[in-house]
Amino acid sequence: MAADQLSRVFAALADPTRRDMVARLTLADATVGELAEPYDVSVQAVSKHVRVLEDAGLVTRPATAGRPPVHLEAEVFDLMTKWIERYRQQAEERYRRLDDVLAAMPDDEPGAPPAGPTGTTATASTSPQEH
Amino acid sequence: MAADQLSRVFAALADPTRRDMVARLTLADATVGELAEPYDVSVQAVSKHVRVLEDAGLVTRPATAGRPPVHLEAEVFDLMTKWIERYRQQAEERYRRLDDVLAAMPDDEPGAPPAGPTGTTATASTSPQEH
DNA sequence: GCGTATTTCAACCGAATGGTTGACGAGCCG
DNA sequence: CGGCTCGTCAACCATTCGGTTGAAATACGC
Repeated sequence: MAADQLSRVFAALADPTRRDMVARLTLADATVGELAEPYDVSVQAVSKHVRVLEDAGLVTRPATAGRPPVHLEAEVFDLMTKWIERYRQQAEERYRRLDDVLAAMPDDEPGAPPAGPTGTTATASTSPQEH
Repeated sequence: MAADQLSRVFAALADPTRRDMVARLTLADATVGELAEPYDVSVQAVSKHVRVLEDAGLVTRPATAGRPPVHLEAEVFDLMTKWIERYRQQAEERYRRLDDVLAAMPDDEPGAPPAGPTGTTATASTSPQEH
């Protein structure tokens, strides 16, 4: 699990139980025991889930004095939102362009002109480099 | 992998390679071969990745006539965006309320008043029910 | 129709997940 | 101090995941 944080965040939220925990944590901090209550799994399992959320940076444990409560860190959501928005916009932009192309193309081009013959399609920017 | 779509989408994007593929697909449709090019893994592995993206509904394969190109379905992004936004707003709302509480609380409360004695904290709405 | 390129199917492998049970450490209360 | 509750650590188990190789399909050019 040496993945980048974005991967960890997505992975953490890929589990319905974990997603539900996050949902509940938006309402209030909670102890591990409280978090475990609704699910019929062992407390240890929940502890592991919390650990996963923590590794993803979605959650912190102030651990100040008494019962260390689990606390949501909402900022991390922005990581995902940024990624998603970026590519969604790019996709929409592309569809717009594609519409233009289709509009500019009267009607001809018999059967299969899409994607061009070879090596024209993608492969464009060789390094879409994540970040 | 009988998980709900939201889980599948998150899981699909938890892999950097898959995320990169999605990023490239926002630029143009591509064949499996084209998609495979930049990575030094077998084409079969990429085929599997595409399958995962497809199961998540992030991608379709028109498969009409010629080379079946892989096509991005951007609408699915909304699924995630909705989930994220919903809980982010809830979290922000909560912080706002919490600030109010802190503001209303002069200074007293000696050492450890947080989380209340018992069963007061979370457990509130018993069913945060996902969707 | 044949050959070739592209893609998928199938079996297998190592590592990671999500879960279990059992034991141990840390804080409270009486 | 003794006990209780809470949480984590540890070992173990079944399943899934991402990758490999090899073989079969599928679709195109000629």
